[in-house]
Amino acid sequence: MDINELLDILEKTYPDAKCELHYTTPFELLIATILSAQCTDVRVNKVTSKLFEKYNTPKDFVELGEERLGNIIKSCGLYKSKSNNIINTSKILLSRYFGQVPQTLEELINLPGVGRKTANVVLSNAYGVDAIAVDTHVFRVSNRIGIISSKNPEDTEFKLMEVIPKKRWSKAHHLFIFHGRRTCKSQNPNCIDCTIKCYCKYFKENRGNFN
DNA sequence: AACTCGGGGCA
DNA sequence: TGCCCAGAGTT
Repeated sequence: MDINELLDILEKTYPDAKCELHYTTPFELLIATILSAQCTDVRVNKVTSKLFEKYNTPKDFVELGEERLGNIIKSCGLYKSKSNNIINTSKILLSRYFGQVPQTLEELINLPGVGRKTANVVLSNAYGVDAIAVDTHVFRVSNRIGIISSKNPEDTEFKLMEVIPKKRWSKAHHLFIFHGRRTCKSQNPNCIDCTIKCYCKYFKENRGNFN
């Protein structure tokens, strides 16, 4: 399979594929990405557009405090633990990083509430680092196409970096997410209208079910 | 690798 | 009600 050909087709299919989280600084992207876990980006944007009107820095968030932050973001799921993590992360950014968001994967994933996925989103979108963030969509789409056969998101990340040219890592992440949300859905994927089905192992194996 | 956590929205 | 959503942390 030619991965570049596949990505070319996805770029034509989803010309607007990009990060849809609302932010203007690395710190804001970090907060928005932490909030986006198990929560739709539409709902996250609703919360952050209000939140970032008044609060933009780690200092602002520490002063805001866990309790009030929890109230503000309660319209987005998981607010208790997320609020706690966001305040603790803000404190660490203040005490260890002069209020800045670090630019290495290792430093980022040591922040509370930040895993590989969130760290890679921040690195690739805010700092222009070549990285692939593996979320549920990227994981599912990669498995269905047949690029990977692992159950481990970290293995998936390394395999994708091996197969996809470095310059396209970040773009591939967004293309797979758009494809996963709009077409290659976890339930009832729309294989008939899929523009890359000729490359897809899942489609080949289930071809009989689509006629 | 396999849980658990967590809340709003929609069927 | 039951299931899903641009995961992380713990066991």
